[in-house]
Amino acid sequence: MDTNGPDVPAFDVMQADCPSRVVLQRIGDKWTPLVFQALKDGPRRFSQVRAAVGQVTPKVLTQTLRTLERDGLVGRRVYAEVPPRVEYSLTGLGRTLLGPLDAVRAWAEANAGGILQARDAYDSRGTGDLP
Amino acid sequence: MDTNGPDVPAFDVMQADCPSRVVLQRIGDKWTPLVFQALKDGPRRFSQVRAAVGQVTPKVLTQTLRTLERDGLVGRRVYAEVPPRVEYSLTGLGRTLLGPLDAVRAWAEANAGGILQARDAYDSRGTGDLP
DNA sequence: CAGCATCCTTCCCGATACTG
DNA sequence: CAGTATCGGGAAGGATGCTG
Repeated sequence: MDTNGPDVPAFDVMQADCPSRVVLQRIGDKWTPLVFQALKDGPRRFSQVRAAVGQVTPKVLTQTLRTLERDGLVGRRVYAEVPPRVEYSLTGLGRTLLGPLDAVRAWAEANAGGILQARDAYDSRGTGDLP
Repeated sequence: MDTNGPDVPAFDVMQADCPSRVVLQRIGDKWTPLVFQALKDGPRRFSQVRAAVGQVTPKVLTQTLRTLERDGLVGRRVYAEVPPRVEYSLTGLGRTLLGPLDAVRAWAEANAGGILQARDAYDSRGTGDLP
């Protein structure tokens, strides 16, 4: 029998219009991976996230968090206090992305040096040694 | 003794100017992950890569491949033939990125549906149920 | 504190046409 | 076949100022 029905579309990144590509877009977003790092140990307030990821403007950080919230990766909790407090946290879905994300992060940190060297080598080819 | 000297900078993605961030940029590039998929089974010609990744213009594909070549992730081999033949392949460094990349790809394909659902839920909140 | 509004710049990417 | 040259649009991201 057919256990996966017609409503399990079998996403394929190689297909131009495949929704799975949005994930790559997210990861490529300038601040998304940093936000995940900031939230990986539990809920954090807006300002805490901001402090953790560096000098991102409030506008852009809000955009980033809203997008992640819409995608179901980040939860947003507002406390009716004054001064206002808003906490962000990874959802269950969001936490499952931590693994792949960390693999990429680890690779990046381990191999950034190699990339830099490759660039130097590439850029020095064809520079200066021809009359 | 100190096996890793002071010239192993211990890259950290959380640092604003850290070179490891370029890796995230690459993955976020529209065509880079697709190029990796196209090259994962061995060398491919320019036209083969182009056919595999979909409708990318020659200019953009060249840009992408040049960047990857400069970063030491992709090799480029020109054969002195007519008509000309150029083959691209992953370097050793490039192949080590296949793992992390595939983790992300697998997650994306597995969870694109969940993201789509989350979006529907998010977008339908606050639409239609208020007078 | 946690945003929103507005303006502006930069960069990615695509369409089209041409070449060794 | 495998590119290069040129033009242009649109989206991401940043600067600044204001608000519940």
